[in-house]
Amino acid sequence: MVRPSCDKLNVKRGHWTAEEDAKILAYVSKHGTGNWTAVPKKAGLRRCGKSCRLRWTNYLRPDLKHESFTPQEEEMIVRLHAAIGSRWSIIAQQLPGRTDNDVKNYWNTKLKKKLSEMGIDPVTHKPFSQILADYGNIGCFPKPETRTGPLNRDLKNAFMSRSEHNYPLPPQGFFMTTMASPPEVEPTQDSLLNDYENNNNSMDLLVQLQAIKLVTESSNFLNKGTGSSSSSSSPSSSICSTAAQEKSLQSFNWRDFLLEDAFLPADDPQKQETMVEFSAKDFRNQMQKNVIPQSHINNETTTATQINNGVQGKECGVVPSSGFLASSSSDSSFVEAMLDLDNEMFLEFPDLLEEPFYI
DNA sequence: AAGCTAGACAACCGCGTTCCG
DNA sequence: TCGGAACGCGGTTGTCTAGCT
Repeated sequence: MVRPSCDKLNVKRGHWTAEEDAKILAYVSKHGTGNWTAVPKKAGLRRCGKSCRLRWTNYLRPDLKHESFTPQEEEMIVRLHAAIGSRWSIIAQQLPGRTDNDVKNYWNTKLKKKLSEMGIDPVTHKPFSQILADYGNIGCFPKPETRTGPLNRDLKNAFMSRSEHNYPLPPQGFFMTTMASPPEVEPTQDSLLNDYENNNNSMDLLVQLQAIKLVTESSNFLNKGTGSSSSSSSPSSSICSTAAQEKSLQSFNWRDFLLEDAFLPADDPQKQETMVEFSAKDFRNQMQKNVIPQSHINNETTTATQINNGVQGKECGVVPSSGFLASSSSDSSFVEAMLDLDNEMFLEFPDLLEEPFYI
């Protein structure tokens, strides 16, 4: 649609002055927000209405925080980005006082860089070494027509059941149960989103968003004709799992911040079924891990030491399923703690140090 | 002191979606 | 149902500032 852009309306651009801010604040306090196109005229500003709205939503809103991000917020951003990607507005909704622009900028300037320094691809949340390994396995894909389909069907069944029951969170055994009784109607992204509107629960939202992501990425992957339930390297990380990843679920592990990507055995149907069972459990666990309870966020006593203990398996069953608890009382940020864990990882898997990777 | 560079973040742009007459 | 206006979102660009040479 063609509409007059701001640059054709002889409007002022660039940074806002205190005087302009005062005009916006005065206008909003008197009339409230809404109909931003009328705001410049009514407030006596030579600005585009869109620009006024942005200034208000990103800077002037009274509920905004202007201090730097806390380790807990960093953790939340990383987890949510791993779960749903760059849906900044959704991520920002989980961080009171932060805007999507704040989160996006913080990700682009700080977190992305830090993850890269840790050897983790900020896009896929996988170690660079694994990406390269996956790259080498691409040639192993079977032909698309060999796909039997249970993986995708089971995933959809799980989504459907969640939608029917409107669970705040997938209950224990949820995915296993739903796989036993496949529904007849497949859910769509729309139905999932509509469901969210009826039950505005952030946990629920994340479950659904991950489901959407998984469905989207699975279908994209399959549509490209390169995927197979038996050996695909699907980006829908949580679908597939390995025994090692199952083990890692028992306590915090640096891997919690990676999107796992496993290869199902291509030649053994029995193994495939087993792997699909793992995938369902893994998916449920991933949901629980990727959504951080408020009590977790408020925890201000846990330190990086505890995290390390978790990695070493000393805290199995004690560390919450959501895993990492960053300290807000020390200077060490979440990412710094992750760097420590990264070092531990290399101690645990010295082979990784011997594998050069190129970016 | 001047010039350069990188980091941080505010602001803009274009496009998709929603609303409404 | 349709079309235009408004809104929302994610990606990108612009600007400012601190640090370095």
